[in-house]
Amino acid sequence: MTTETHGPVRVRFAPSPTGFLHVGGARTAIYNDLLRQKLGGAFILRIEDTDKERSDEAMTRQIQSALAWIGTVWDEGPFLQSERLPRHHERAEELLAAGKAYRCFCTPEELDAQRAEAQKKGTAFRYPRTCLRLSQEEVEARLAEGRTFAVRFRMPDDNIRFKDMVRGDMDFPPDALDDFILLRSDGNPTYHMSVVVDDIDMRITHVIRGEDHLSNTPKHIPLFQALGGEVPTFGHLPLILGPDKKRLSKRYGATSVEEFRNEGILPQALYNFLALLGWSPGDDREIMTREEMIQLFSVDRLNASPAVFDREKLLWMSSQYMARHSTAELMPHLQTFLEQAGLADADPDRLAATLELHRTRARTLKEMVEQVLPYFRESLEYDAAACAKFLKDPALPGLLETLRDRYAALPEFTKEALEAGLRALSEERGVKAGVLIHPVRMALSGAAGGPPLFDLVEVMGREASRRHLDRFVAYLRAGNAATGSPG
RNA sequence: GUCCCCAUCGUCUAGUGGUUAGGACUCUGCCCUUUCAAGGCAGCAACACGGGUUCGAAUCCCGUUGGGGAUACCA
Repeated sequence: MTTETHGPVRVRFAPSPTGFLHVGGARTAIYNDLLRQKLGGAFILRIEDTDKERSDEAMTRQIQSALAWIGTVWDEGPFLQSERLPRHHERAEELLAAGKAYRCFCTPEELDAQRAEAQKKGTAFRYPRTCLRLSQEEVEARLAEGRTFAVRFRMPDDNIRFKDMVRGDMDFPPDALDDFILLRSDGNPTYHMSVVVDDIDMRITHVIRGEDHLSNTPKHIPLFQALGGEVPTFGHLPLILGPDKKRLSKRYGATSVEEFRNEGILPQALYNFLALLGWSPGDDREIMTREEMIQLFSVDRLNASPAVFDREKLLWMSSQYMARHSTAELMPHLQTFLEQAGLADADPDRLAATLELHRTRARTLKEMVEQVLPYFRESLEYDAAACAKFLKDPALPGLLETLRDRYAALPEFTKEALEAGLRALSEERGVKAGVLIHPVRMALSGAAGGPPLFDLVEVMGREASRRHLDRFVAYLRAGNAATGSPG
């Protein structure tokens, strides 16, 4: 918005390990990454795993791997928030001793009833500070009875104001906030307590997080102050929406970084795409390397309005990235797809050559491998609809046999020689080159479209080409017989 | 319900009082071409609505509508 930001900064990304890394989270991590790289400082990765029932160690590893895969770089961590619980507890005790927090003996049942009441009256529920008014003696008496208590933060009575990096001036009146809980009655710190203590201890200067935290910020700011910490600069990112303008959900396909990885999206493409979902460099540039984005990045250009996730555009961007990288560069990313397709042991040169032919014809790595698979098959399925026109020409099988024989006899099996051979034959027989070209493509690939024919034949090789032409001629003849075309 | 946020082509966006409202994805057409892609060119398509402020509003203010978020002893 209008926030001047200059480095160095200490930023953090703090996911809770309750599932795969969501693209929304990935985008948050990307903006933190860009800001850190732009201004210097440190990016801290912190895993907020204090909700043990929902947290999973495997997910923690998964999130790290997803972050590393898209290309974000963190300098410190991962720190596990669960390991810092004693520290959070200790700081809460300090607040209690200093009178900045107080014990609350109200039971959840009582509070629920009060909440329901407020709901019925159509007003916002705010903790009525029942226990703040307890005298020292009353507190002692309850403690003596052995009653359990939660610890609540004593919120200040003034408006909470701050300048959000993406939304500008924010102002929350005191009646919108209440004395939230710091320590649960089982003694465990709540999320609010943990984040603020961690952000202070980790000397965080800038917090970029999702909009779902916007209403937490006016709680966190006074807590930072009460704990004697520097209040970081906040920026709240709008959520990523699905085509239905609701929060992006599984309903419309992949939502996690992991899934896009499995679909064969190049990590650089996903990084680029996500970075552009809520930020733009200000000019018309779209395809940018991380380095370029770091150069161009500015929190001032972060958008405040939510963006719809457009799968088509991601696919387009993915294809752009494949077109701009050599097959050799793509190879490491292709590995798992090659294994899945059973091509892990294929001849490397031949594999590279076929992949090269399809690099600009596929939108994902997975598609690229699928397109290349027929080159390694003994026999092919022919696209029957596209074959229909070849079946009608009784001269074609003979022509293809002649071509097959000439190709087999070629001294040099190069695309130049192959093209010369085919064109010579077409001229001799007085047919257009296309009459031969299309059936040959079908014979070798099973498809009506694809790479330039002579590249295709060369890569296919002498032996395989011969075999495929044989099979296709047989297929055509069988087809003619089947349709019972009269002599 | 209450509080908060958001609003330019279908989608991502540029635009910060005066523009023929620009670019990208998608779609359509043409060129290139042995096909499919890629690439090039062209086209379709937007300031949610209503009031102000102003000589002049996509841009500033107020409403309405629509969408989203938050309303926990979850994170």
